[in-house]
Amino acid sequence: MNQIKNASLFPSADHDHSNCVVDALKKAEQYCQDNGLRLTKLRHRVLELIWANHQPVGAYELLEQLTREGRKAAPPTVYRALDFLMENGLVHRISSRNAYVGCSHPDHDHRAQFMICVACGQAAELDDSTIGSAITKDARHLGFRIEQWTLEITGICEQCIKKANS
Amino acid sequence: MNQIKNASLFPSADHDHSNCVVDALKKAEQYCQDNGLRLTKLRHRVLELIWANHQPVGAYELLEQLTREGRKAAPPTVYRALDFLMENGLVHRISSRNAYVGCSHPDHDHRAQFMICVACGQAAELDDSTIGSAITKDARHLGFRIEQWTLEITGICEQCIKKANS
DNA sequence: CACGATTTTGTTATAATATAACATAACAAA
DNA sequence: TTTGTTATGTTATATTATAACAAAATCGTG
Repeated sequence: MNQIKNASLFPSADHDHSNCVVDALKKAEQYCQDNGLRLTKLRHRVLELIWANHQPVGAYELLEQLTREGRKAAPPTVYRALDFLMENGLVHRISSRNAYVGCSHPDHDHRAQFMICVACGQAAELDDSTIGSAITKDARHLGFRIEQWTLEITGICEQCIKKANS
Repeated sequence: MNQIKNASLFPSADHDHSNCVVDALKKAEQYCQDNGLRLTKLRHRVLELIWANHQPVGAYELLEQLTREGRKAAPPTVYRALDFLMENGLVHRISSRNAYVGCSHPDHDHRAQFMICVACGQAAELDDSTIGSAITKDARHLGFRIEQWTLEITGICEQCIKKANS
């Protein structure tokens, strides 16, 4: 596993999560500014809500939070924000769970690889170039033109294994 | 890409598909017999319908077909059959499309890797051990205990690229 | 075969996830 | 400020999946 992004790999329960949030939002703002994208209040808030933790969050859960905050929101409100965020690499969809998780390196042209813990629900984003190049090679072999991919690995993370054994 | 299962790699439009079906059903019957599993009429028929082609099929599409055949069927009818088939490795779920596709080597303890053509809708199942071992290695590195994974690569297959260029 | 236990299927209802379609509002550029 | 464009509001509905309980089929055993 080369090039791993340690920041997003199963952060410990006691890590300073406000850092993650601030960081992600700052990067997103910068990225949008640089690319002439409109990170509106709504989109900004949705991104912030997604970054509330490292667990992929469902669209309707986001909707509920927006509503609780007094905003007029309906499913399209959320889905449109999610679409924007996904199109611009700020968020990933975890399709095995119908849920969405923040991406910490939007400008990096990567394809997603996730390990998802079924115990604590946290998702860690990998960036293993071995996997990437194996896939690319296979595709070339088959004459297949890749548009995108998702790799979702589910199981139990180290912390949860330890917790279970103690 | 070692160990590739050529049988299931984007079969050409003119391949003798009845072979695929007969083969898959025979294997499934054998597998169930050997393992004391009940491949009931319903399950058998659902599996057959899934094998009607190499495109992942949705649950409600299956339901519609069962209904058209005069069977009393409701969503649970289909989902239960699908659950059985998936539990026993006879079918894979393509979660990026909420659809289901037949597996041609149920007895082989593999993890799914698919290339899915957005043009023709066909799904090809790979078995690239490089990918598998890279994932396993990453997991070991992180102390992550893998339960299962899915890799879904979408793009355009060779035949569809050719078709588009002609 | 007859019995009870187990598994499978039928049935009704509803939950959870996502999009269509059109109206209004906010914004950007000239 | 007008005009075109993009974003959001709003209502309705489509799509995918499960819960809960009843009836039927199947299986092993006496």
